[in-house]
Amino acid sequence: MRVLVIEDERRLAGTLADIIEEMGYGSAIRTDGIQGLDEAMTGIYDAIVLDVMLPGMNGFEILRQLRQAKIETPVLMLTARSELADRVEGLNSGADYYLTKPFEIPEFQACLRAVIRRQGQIIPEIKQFDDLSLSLTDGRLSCGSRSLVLSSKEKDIISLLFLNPQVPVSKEIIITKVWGFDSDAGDNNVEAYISFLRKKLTLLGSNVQITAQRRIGYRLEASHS
Amino acid sequence: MRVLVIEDERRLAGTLADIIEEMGYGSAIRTDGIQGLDEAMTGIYDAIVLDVMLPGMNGFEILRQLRQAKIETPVLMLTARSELADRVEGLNSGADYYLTKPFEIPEFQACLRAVIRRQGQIIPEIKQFDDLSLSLTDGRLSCGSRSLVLSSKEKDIISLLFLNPQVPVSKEIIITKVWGFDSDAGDNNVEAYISFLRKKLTLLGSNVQITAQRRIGYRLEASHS
DNA sequence: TGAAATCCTTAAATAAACCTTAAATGCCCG
DNA sequence: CGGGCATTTAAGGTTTATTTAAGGATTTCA
Repeated sequence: MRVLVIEDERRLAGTLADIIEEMGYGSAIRTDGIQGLDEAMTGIYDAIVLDVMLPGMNGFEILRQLRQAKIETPVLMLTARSELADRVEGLNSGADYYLTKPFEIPEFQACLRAVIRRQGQIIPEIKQFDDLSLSLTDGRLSCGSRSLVLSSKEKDIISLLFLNPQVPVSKEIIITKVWGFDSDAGDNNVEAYISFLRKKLTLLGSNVQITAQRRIGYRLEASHS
Repeated sequence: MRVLVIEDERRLAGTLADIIEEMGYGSAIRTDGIQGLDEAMTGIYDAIVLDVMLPGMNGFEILRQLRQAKIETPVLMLTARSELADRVEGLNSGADYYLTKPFEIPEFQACLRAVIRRQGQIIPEIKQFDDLSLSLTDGRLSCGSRSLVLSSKEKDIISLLFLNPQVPVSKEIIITKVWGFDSDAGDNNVEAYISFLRKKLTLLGSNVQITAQRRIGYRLEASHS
């Protein structure tokens, strides 16, 4: 899943790329209209974030040429101007969403998701903490280039810890959330899984470890910076 | 092309219906949440214009239930509130566009067009992954010069896997999408077909294999490289 | 300091999910 | 009707996840 950002303000472009990668997609940046169009024409992207005001060629023109070349990659347009005419022109020339600057990060994320979702593709949901990332859709735990697949219970448990990494989660909560309200799982079940998870964390060589707080619960901790 | 308007302010609903008909589409109106959901559930519409504040059931809830029932009709949400949290919630619960009242008619038209445009789009007839390609029209699976014909169920299943090559697809989803919502097909049916497909993949000598992720689902994987 | 409580780890046993194959059933078409 | 194909059902085998159990390590606190 790759997203192309065409935006000449480098700081904003970088921020957007970061957000995109955080969401679990790949990203590429072009800061110039002509180059942006070239890159977009490859058709290898799953979405394009496109600024209207650009050096070389403006966003509307890029969009028109793309659509004319039958490249149907979904496009999320950005603009500083909030004029009605702009919004209408953007949408009518083939954009999928129109977002006015300044916008908040969650809104950008939501729009991008909406635009990508229409492709029929499932959006991988990814949680991060320090050098670890967990993909909830396939239960894959990664650290740097290494990664491995968790069993379903392992995934359920560690995703509880990811939820609020600084706050310890009690065994009782883990049992009710993972095994269910009226299961007959005991504390030792949790302990066993925590042990499995710790083994996998060291296998990945991660900075993160699971620490126990007696009588309180477990939490994630990034070993001293 | 038929558009459903779910909006309790009758004057606005009427205006919207007029605009929609002017654009050359058919329209229907529901002014109540429950009835709106009922009507939307028929799945016969090509787009839905959905107000957030409704008697009976609010727009977010309607949207969630629709998506849960696998009704993928594009939805354009309307709201008087312009709160960020609302917009984000709307988009993340499956809306395709979010428009804040009051809006101008041309903008509404442009949004509706953008939302509908995707719908009529031709789904690519040929899907590819690594050295494999699948032709949906004749159900032919090819790898290099070799190729063979799949049965209709085999084709349905593998095309689901092609859609999201990186993400595992659960048996539950496979059953509802291939056998239908209320079929009595069981997990073993899926397993049997996966087995058939695997046999054909090795017959083709493909690089691609179908891997199972316990309790999660199946996905395509290009073996090494 | 020492006993109790809590936590950790590992191996083995059990249960669940998945795989494969063969045979049974249904369906279309000559 | 009967052959050929797609689909479903059934059964047993394989693999993997999960649970259980037992003993060791650590902390708490009297």
